[in-house]
Amino acid sequence: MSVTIRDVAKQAGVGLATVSRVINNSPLVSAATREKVSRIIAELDYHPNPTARRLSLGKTLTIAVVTPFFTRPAFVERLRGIHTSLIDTDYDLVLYNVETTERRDAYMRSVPRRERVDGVLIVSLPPRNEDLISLANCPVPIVMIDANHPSLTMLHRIVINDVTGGQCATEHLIALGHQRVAYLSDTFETPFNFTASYDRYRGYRQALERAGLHYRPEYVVAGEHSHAVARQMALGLLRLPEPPTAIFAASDTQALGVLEAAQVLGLRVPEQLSVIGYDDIEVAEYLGLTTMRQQLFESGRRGVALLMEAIAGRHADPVCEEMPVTLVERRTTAPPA
Amino acid sequence: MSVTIRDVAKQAGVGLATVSRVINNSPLVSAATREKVSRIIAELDYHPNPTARRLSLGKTLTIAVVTPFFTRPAFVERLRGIHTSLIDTDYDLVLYNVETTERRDAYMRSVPRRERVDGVLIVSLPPRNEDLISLANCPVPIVMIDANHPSLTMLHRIVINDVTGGQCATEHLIALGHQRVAYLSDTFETPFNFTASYDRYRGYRQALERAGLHYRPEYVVAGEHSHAVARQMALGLLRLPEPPTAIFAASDTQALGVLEAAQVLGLRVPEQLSVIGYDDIEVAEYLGLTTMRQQLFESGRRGVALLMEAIAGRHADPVCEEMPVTLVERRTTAPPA
DNA sequence: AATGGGGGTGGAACCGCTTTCATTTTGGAA
DNA sequence: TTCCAAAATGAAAGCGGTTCCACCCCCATT
Repeated sequence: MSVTIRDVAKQAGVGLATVSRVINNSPLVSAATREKVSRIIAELDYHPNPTARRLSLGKTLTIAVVTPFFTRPAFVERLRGIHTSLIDTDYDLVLYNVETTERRDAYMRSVPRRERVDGVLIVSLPPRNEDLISLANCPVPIVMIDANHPSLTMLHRIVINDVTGGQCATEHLIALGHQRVAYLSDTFETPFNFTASYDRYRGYRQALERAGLHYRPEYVVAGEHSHAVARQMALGLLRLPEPPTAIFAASDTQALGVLEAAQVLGLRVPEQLSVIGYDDIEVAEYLGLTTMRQQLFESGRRGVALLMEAIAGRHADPVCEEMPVTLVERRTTAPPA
Repeated sequence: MSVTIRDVAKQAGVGLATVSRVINNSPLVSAATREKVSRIIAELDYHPNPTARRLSLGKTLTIAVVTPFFTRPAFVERLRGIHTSLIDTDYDLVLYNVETTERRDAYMRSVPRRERVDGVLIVSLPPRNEDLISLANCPVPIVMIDANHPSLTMLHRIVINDVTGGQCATEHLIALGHQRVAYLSDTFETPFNFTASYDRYRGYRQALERAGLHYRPEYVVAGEHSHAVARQMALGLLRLPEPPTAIFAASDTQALGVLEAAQVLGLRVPEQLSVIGYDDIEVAEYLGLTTMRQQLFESGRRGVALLMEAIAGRHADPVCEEMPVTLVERRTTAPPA
């Protein structure tokens, strides 16, 4: 059908091995031969068949990315980082979207197989404990990105320190002079075992403690991840006998709900209420929302770098890299009235 | 290294061919043999090597998706549709992100090759004219999703009729009683030759014409795709001696800019100004923005379906399928004061 | 009882590449 | 000029599947 290495060899009057050497830049070819073969390759518009190459090499030259797409910018940014790092390599990027726990479990078992891929990136998806052992013993290297979990120490991972992030956000508010700081997030228990909200909560607690501020249980609310629910929860907080003067929302989406609540109650932001979010999504800039920014793109890049190292056989022991989180100050936080 | 078909054959005391037949559900195996082989397969935890399979079959069992991710929800939705349709097939989804014209041109040449993939989905990316001919003559089936271009008639494609969409949006405003309707969009000329904005503009013109409304050039503005620029342009429109009573923004992002401009000028929406967007992105619902919704997820599904048909050899001639666009009425449009 | 046909089966070729290994060629030293 | 090590080369053996084809066996037909 299409032109093969045999055609090139015949046409150039050399053996298969020589053509293969030319393709793979082996030094064991004389300049003259190389030149001749290269010419024929160009003439015939020959492209080596990657499938045959993979089979012969015993490698798949393929990296799998397992992640819940969601409809969040964070996913795209991480994926961009991953893709960009893979451009200049031989590796293909094959994608596995997870939207149910069933699919997650199916992929956790079927994707990381020697015959399928050379490496796996699992993004924003903590595995079940049942899968942990098999993942840790898996012959193909695995790197987890953004899946911090106490029991993940046997896996390579790029973590985002949400505890520190939550602490930073809270400290920013405290530094502005706020004494009554509330925390609003999505539920701590989710089907996918996301720990971000809980970690940020822990950071919040730590910041309070360090500042010597009293922890008030009534200042911590959690509910479904949507601006509508966030608004209701924020209304609840702001109608307390002694309402908070600042609210730390565990995501920008929820911060939007808080802003909406403030508007409903006629509270001016930031004069009467400070609001800080988390993620730095696109509209955050538009709305002037102060927030915590993660290095999403960079986390993808680092993940690929680590995975490549693992594939190359470096790292006998699991490596854990931490990505920094930075405060982006905009117009929704200010000292209390 | 890992267990192969040969191991299974030996263990089961049958020939390779028989094991292969069992794997591929060939009817040419007796029930007894099938049962025995299946048991051994399970026992040895055998998984056929996809690479070897591909080489032998002469298929890559791989679909390429070439698309600019951007950081837009629209991308993720289309991709979700594509991925979902591929789950129950043998096909892998490999991803090619395009962020520069150089990459686009490189991918247009290197990706659609027999030895690489069985089919290609090109999403939201009109090819250059130079590439058109080679794409049309390409031995591997190609389906364009959301890349409407007059000269694309020789390629399979799923189109979103932006002319109709633009017309609908405009007609909605006219039906409400607006006589002075403006159109605000991103620039018609882009490095990637996107035609959406221009098509929507044409729809806008058509709607005006049908309603017998006078076209005013000063009511049409275009600039970079961002809410900030959109706000400036909207301010310009609203400060005209005879300002429009309704603005059709070519994207929700830009509609946000319009809303901001209205706020700056103290105009109440929708009482004093109607605004309609396009895309129905996530915040649109949050802000109650009236907008045009595309069937993004479904466009991905249809693209895969069409591609599979093309791979199967149906469709001697290029097929063009049109996806509907629907009006989502929310709280930013109303009859003029 | 001989014949024909069809279902079941296994051997072997093949997919297109890489790589080992044996062989030939080359270049420089003796 | 001879000789040897090093460089260059090609044949062939995989990689792990699929499938063609020849073969065997069994049963129904004549």
